[in-house]
Amino acid sequence: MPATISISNRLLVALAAENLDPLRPHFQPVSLPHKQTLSKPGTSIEHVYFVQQGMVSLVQPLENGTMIEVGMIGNEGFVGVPVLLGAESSPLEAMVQIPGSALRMQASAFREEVTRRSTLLALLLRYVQALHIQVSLSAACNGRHTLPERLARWLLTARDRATSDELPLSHEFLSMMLGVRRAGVTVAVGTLKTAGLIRNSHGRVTIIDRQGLEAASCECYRTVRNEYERLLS
Amino acid sequence: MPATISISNRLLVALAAENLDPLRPHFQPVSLPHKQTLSKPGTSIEHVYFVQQGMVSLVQPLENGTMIEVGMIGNEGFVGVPVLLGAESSPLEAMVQIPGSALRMQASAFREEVTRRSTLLALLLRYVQALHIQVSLSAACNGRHTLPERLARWLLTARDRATSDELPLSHEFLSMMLGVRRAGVTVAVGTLKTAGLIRNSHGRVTIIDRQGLEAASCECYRTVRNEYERLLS
DNA sequence: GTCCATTTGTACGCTTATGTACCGACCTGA
DNA sequence: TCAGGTCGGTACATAAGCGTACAAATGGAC
Repeated sequence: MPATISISNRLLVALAAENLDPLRPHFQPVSLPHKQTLSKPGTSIEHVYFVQQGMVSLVQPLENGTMIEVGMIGNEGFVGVPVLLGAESSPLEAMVQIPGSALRMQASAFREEVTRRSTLLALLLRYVQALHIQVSLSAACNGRHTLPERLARWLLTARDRATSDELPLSHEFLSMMLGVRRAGVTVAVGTLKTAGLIRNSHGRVTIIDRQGLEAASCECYRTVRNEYERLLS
Repeated sequence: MPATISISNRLLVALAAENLDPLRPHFQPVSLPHKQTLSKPGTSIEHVYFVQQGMVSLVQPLENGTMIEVGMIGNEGFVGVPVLLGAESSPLEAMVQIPGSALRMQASAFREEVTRRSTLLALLLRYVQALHIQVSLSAACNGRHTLPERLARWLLTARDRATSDELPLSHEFLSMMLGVRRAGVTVAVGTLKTAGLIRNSHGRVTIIDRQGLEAASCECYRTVRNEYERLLS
């Protein structure tokens, strides 16, 4: 481990040195390979992850074997909200969608540090509020908006967390996130492609008109983004 | 105000006297009339409400003038999670669905008490986790389950909070909660009625076969209920 | 008892998305 | 260079839910 780890997680960046430095000894840099599961439904959560690069999806597995995404976490947040809130486990699964890296911390150490430092606690709780709004909007969005709108929203949200216009995603994976058929994604991708907003090849979607994509997306993208800005800046 | 207010909110009941008594002076008993709004999107939240009886819906208003429910709060919880998490406001609206009563507290006093008492904080955070799971499952449910399943889930969840098998609800209101057409609700109610699970007349739905309704509902009802039990008992 | 607003039942054509299936395109590694 | 797996495009019949409209039933106010 280097003497000082470079920090790109925005929660940690927001901390003054006096609040950040005591945490440093607990951090273990880890890479986040594609499709890795960071926490499994119903099992005890061992670590929290402050995402540095890449993107992690919160997904809900369903009894019929399908799954659907309910939230997204990038370098603006951390994986392990249940630990902060006092739960040992959660029915949700955290799965790496876009490969990257994170700073990992033992759940027990995390719990201890947080209860000791109220500034840290306050910051993390504001993040929980932002995530809560994101999940709430997902509920609304899944109920009321069309697939192309939701796809546009998803791509924009992912882009903000991936910090790249090129996203390594197959239609198959997108269909799991959006909770629809793979063939349905192909059609929706087709409409955005025809509109000149994105390009795609095998396992890769590229955003070429961010503005246009925002217009094609439902209001949910903007609402959630504004809420993150409001709460975490 | 009576010398001691009788407490039926389950969060407050779970507190030992030493943690509850300091809160008592802050409580103002209020009634929750049907359709009252407890907090409006985007406006500063003045009070938190520990629900004693009745049920409050968290709804997301959308740009097209419709709305959809993302969460439900009864005597197992409180209205005002954003205050606990450090936000002044939220895009969600809290609206009384089933009339009842609550203990109201100034947001500022609430914030102060909570930061001072870690037992109280820990309890309320576990509730936030349970609510978070409920909202997450709503997102999944809205994306993947059929209307009769979702209606059954909704009725069961409402029943648990109303503590009565007779719910004062019109199809119109149910359609707002479920984010579907009023006529769609009528059809879905019809299928549950034909199956002998519920009865309904003007502005009233009565559950007559709770077990059967649970079988007709999707897994989401059970998942969420189990999570509440796990976290709050 | 009568009136009237609210609530409920039902119908119609239409849109969105489903489930399944098949084939071609692309990419990697031997 | 070729083989084999993954990924993407398309098709077809079907189902779920929509938007709209209209009429019947209900029940509280007078």
